[in-house]
Amino acid sequence: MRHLLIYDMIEAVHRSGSIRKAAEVTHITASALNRRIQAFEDEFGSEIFERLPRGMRLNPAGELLLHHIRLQRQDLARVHSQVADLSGIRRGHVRIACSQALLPYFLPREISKYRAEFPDVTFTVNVRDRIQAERDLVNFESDLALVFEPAHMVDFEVLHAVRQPVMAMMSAAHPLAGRRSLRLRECLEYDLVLPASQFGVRVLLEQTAARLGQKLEPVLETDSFEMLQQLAAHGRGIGFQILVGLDPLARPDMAFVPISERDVTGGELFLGHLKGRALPVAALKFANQVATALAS
Amino acid sequence: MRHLLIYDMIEAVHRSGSIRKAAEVTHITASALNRRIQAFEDEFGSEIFERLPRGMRLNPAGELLLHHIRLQRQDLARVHSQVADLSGIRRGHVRIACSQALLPYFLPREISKYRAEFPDVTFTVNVRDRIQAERDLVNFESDLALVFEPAHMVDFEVLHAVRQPVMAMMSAAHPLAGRRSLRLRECLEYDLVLPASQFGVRVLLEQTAARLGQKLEPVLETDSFEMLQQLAAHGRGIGFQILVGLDPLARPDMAFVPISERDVTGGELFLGHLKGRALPVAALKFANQVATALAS
DNA sequence: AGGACTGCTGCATTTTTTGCATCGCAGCTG
DNA sequence: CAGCTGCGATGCAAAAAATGCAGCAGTCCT
Repeated sequence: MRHLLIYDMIEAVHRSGSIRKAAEVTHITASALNRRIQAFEDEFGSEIFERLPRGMRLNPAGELLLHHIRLQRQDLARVHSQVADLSGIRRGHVRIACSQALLPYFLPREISKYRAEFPDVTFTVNVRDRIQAERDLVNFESDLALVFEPAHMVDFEVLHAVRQPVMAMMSAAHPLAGRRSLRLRECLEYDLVLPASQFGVRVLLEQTAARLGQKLEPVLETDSFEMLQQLAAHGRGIGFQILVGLDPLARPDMAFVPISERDVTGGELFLGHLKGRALPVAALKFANQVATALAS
Repeated sequence: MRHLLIYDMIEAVHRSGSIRKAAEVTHITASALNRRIQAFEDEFGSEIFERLPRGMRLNPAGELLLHHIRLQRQDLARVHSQVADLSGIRRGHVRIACSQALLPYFLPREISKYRAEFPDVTFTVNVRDRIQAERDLVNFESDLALVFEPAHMVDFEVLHAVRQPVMAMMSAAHPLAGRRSLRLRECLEYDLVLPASQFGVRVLLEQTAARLGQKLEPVLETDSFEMLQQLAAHGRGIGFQILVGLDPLARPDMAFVPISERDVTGGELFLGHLKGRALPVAALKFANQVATALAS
């Protein structure tokens, strides 16, 4: 879109911090870029950059404009996707911010299923904790968020929510392996392998422990669920993960036992997008598919 | 905004129905305009107009694009107004679609009050029935709607709602003039002067009459409340209007008596805007002022 | 059949944008 | 304090893009 090039230039200057650096990215001379910025500010009616001795920085007006630019670009993408849909073609790109639990099994499965039907749709998946996921949405850097226990904020519109039991995971040889359900206090007698504190599961477990007047003292704390699972599988410890992040069939060497609902309350997985935003067709359809999958 | 000129051109062609006519409006040659449209379709990736022997018409893709254009333009206006606000200036333009009842007293008063504080804000007020008002919002032709009994639709976001009694109005010498409240059936014994059927008051009265097993047989039906009021003042008939459309002090020659709540149910005045739309600062502040005024 | 529309296009002209070289300014460095 | 570096701004000529003019082919209506 030639007529929107000026927006790219503004963003480039914003990101690069100076016209001269942005000029390289934009494949244009610094002087030409400079004059386009000036011309834009002229007709926009106010400056959008502060001129500092070391470069350019967006002023408050520029920040407002930047948000408009992103909104506008995203809406144009939606139009494009809808137009493509008119001709029966579905192409496009879906950007998802999601909790790590969705990565090993759930999301790959859903994406494959979707792409089997619409091979021209591409995906970006970013691991985000619940705070970051929502920030991504606000900055138009993701279309969808799929997070466990989002920090409920005003700009998040929930498309689907589903309760997720917290599962204890352990070696198949573990003393507790045969149980159908566990209380948290039973787990506390074994080594604990816990996700790092920014994860929803950890937050829930901490809350429960606090209610029991206990303190969780993990032998290992990690932000990698992969490591968590491996440690639980091969050591004598107990790890935790929500249901959707597990696939018992894939790990016959392990046992997965739900923590009693009486212990861990809350615990929902949320699918949503930015409030008031119209999603591109591809993202919308994918969201519907995910919602259906979550419901079953 | 020079870089958005192409959008103006597209809209001009859409409205004019042909390139040659649009060329006059755009102050450009038909050939130049033609080539700009073609260039745009080229980079947009698909045609947006159907070429008919008698001119151009938007195709479905064009309709989608047009909506984006309007959204985009409106959001840019919001940014502009917010930027102006940053410098302490409040300027801008507020477009209101409202029921006729608001015209004689309420809106002029509110607009004057607002402009006393912010003289650089201008207004457009369009009389619209409840259907048209909402269509205006969808087409981004109004920022706010203030209507009696809107035909509730999905795209309408209510900012404020307030119950409005239906008032019977009559000459001060009328037999019913001294009453504190009236039942509708009492009114039916006199000449009825009714607003036309697209108005909310009329709809409510018809519903009530139907419930009573009666039929309203007006001696006069008009879409002008001015005429309604004059007829009620000088004849022996009874007219109807909602409370906000009246000012007893301005008409000492008339009497205004509320119809009993038991007769006329519903009857709310709604202030709202298009769902999911971010209003310009001026419109937002004005909406707040109106909401406050309605609440008192 | 002819007139009045339509959108489209080749070519010369005008307007706009770009690149280059250069200026002045501010901060950093030794 | 001098010297260096990186910054944005600007004058001027060259390159690129947009425009206007004139004319084409097609459709519709009388």
